[in-house]
Amino acid sequence: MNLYGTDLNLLTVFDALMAERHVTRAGERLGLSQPATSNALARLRQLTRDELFVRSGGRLQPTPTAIALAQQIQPALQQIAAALQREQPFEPATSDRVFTIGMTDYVEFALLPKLLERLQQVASEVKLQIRAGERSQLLALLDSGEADLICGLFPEQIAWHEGQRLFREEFVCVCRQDHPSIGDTLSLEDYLSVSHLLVSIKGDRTGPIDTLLVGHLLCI
DNA sequence: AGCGGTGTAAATCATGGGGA
DNA sequence: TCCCCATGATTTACACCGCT
Repeated sequence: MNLYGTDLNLLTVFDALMAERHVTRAGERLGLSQPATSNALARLRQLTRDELFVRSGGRLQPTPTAIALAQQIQPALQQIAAALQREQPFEPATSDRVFTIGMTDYVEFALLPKLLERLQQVASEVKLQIRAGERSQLLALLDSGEADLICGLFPEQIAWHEGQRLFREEFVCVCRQDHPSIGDTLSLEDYLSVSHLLVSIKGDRTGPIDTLLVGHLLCI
């Protein structure tokens, strides 16, 4: 395919439409009017020979083709943005940028005090805006551009996100000394042999620990 | 090289149609 | 009825070409 005759700005429109699922708001994000965005969508449809977005439940829903395209286009746009930003390197000591970080409440507790201490040392003018939420909400914040980065437990890799392990965590079991089912040490068998109370944020028994225990739990 | 005419693409404005 | 998307008319920006 010859890219010379292709308007690559359409890719940013596509990216905004994927994030907003709304022509007007996608246009606002890009500084375009709603008709201009609608027109760009029409050209995207012509270019890809696919509807890309169909109206459903009052919102635009991406077609399978659009979802597949997004997985390739979004990392490409991130690479282009990173390449262009090299001209203006980030200087922590002088920057007064406001970073928006999405965190789960646990990560907030575990990470934020150390992060603030470190920022005070190397980037005292940088400000943080913390957005709390559970996993899917944080991913949506990242996709929509409302968060610069998110911190939490994300077991599966998503094609257009870059990830980095910050730390490993261990869980500790505490029980009374005379617990009838457990001796001096706690084996996996001991742990699984007792009844469990499941705390599931979404109420659907999801999450890595919930999944591991789903065959052994006692729901209340 | 600079200027002006022309065509095309994309923008805005105004408005209509569909769905909740 | 209101909101949202699509579309037609018009305007604007830009590339291309020919002329001086």
